[in-house]
Amino acid sequence: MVYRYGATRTGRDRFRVDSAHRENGTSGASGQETQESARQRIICAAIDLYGEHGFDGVTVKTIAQRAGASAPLVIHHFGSKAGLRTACDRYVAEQFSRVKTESVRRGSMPRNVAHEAVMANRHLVKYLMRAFVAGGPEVDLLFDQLVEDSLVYTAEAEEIGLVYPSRNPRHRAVVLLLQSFGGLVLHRHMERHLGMSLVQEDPDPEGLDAYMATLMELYTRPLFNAEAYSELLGAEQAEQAPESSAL
Amino acid sequence: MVYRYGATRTGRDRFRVDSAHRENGTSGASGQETQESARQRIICAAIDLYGEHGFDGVTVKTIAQRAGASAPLVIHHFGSKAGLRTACDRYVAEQFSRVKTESVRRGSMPRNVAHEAVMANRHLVKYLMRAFVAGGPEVDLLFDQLVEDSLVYTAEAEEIGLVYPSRNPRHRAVVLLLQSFGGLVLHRHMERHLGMSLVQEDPDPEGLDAYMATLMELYTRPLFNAEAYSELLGAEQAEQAPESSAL
DNA sequence: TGAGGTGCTGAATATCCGTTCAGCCCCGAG
DNA sequence: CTCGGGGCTGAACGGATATTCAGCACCTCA
Repeated sequence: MVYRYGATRTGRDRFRVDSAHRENGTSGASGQETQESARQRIICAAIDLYGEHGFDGVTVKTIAQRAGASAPLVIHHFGSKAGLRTACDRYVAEQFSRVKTESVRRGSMPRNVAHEAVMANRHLVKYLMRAFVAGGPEVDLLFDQLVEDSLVYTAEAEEIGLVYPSRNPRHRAVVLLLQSFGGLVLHRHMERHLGMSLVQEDPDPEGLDAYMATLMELYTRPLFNAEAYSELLGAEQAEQAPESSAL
Repeated sequence: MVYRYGATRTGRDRFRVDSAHRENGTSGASGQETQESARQRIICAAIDLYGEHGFDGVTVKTIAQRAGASAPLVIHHFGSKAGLRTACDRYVAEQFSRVKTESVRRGSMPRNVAHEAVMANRHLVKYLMRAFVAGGPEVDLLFDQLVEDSLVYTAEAEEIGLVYPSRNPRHRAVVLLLQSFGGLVLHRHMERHLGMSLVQEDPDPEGLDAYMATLMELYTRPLFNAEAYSELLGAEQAEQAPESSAL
C-alpha cells in the first residue's frame, strides 16, 4: 500500500518533482530502498493531509495510517508532531528549489516556471498555502526566496519589454506575490464562484481560460482611470482616502 | 474587567461598529444591560482570539477567561464550541452589513467604504480572514454578498468614468476580491516585507502610503505589454502557456 | 549458532479539552 | 419570608491524542 502522488504523467507534468527522490536524513543512511522509505512515505502523507485539512485537522495516527505505518513510528522518526511539521516544511522548500533549478537548467522561459510548477505540484502548493498562513521560519525563508526569484524574473521580462518597469520593483513583487497567493489560499471561494481553482484535482480548461483571461485583462489594461481618480481626489475637500474599493 | 475593542476614537474610526450593540438571542430576552452582557463579551473575546490564533489554536477556557467568565458558561450560552463559532460568524456578518448600510445612509463614496471599513474593524477583518480560509455557510454567504456589493460599486464607478469596463465584470470582481483578501490573509508576510499590514495594530502612515502607491501603480497602469506578450506567444512553437509568472 | 542492532508495533500513559452535573448566589414574585 | 428561576461556577467525566515503553521480527556480523 505504497502511497504515490498523482496518477499519469501528462505533457503538463514536466515540472512535477519526483516524490520518490529521497532526502537523506542521517548522512550515512545505509541505503535500502527496495521501496520508498517509511520516513519518506510519512512525509508525503503528512503533506497531503496537512494540505487538505490543515495542521490541526489531522492526527498523527491518521498520517501514520495513510503512510501504512504506526503512530509511534512517526514520533520515532521525527521526534514529535512539530518535528514532522518542520520536516515537511524543509521537504517542500527543497522540492520547490529543485523545481526551480531544474526548470532553469531546462532553459524554460521564466514566465512559465511559476504557473506550471503550481499546476504540476498541487499537493505541495496546497501544503504551502497552509504553511504560509500559519508561518514559520522555514516557510518564511521560502517566501522570501520566492520574492527574490520573482524580482529576477520580472527584471528579465522587463528587458524583453514584456513587463513595464515599476517605481519600486520589490514592493510590486511582494504585492503581486501576495495577491497571487490570495487566490490560492482562498481557492475554496474561487471554486465556488469561478467553477475552478488552480489547486483542484482536475481543473476544467474553460474555467481555467476564464480565470486566465480575467488575469490578463487585469494585467494588460489599467483598471482605474488615473486622471479621473486624481481629479476626483482633488475635488473632494478633506477626505483623505488614498485608495478605493480594491481594499 | 470588561473587555472592550480598541482604544480611542480617531477621525478614521467613523466606520467602526459599536461592539456593545447587543444581538438579541432569545426574542423576549428580559433586558438587563447595566453593562455588556456576558454573551456579548464572550463573542467579542472569541472573535479576537480566533482572529489572532485561528479556530484550533484557542480553547474554550481561554475565551472564557478573556471574557471574564467560565468555560461552562460559554457552553451554556452557545451549546458547544461549534455553536460559538457560528454565533461569531453571524455576528461578524451582521456587523459588516451594519457598516455597509450605515455608510450608504451616511452617503459616503462607495470607493471608500471597503478600505475604511477594514481599517476601522481590524479584529473583525482578522476573524473574517480566518473564517474565509476555513469556510462555512454563514461566511460563504458573506463572501458572496461582498462580491455583489463590489459589482454594484464597480458599476457606479464605471459610470463616473473612474473604472474601466470589463469583459466579465463578475469574474473581475471575484478575482479582485480574492487578490485583495490574499494580502490580508497573508498579512504576516506583508508585515515582514512592507513593514506594515492593513490589520496590524498601528499601521505607520509611510508604510501604508507605500502599499497604496504600489496598488495604485498596479491598477492605473498595465503590468504586461499585451502586444509583446501575444507576439512572444505566437513566436513560440507549441508551448501552451496561457499565463506568466503572475501565477 | 548467538549477539546485537534496527525498524517497527501494540498497549499503556499522561495530558488536554469540550462538555456535563450539581449546586451556589441573587433577585423578583407571591 | 419563602419560593423559584436564571445566570453562573467548581469539580468531575469522558474522549481524543501525542508520546512513552517494552518487546517482537528480522537482518548482519562474529
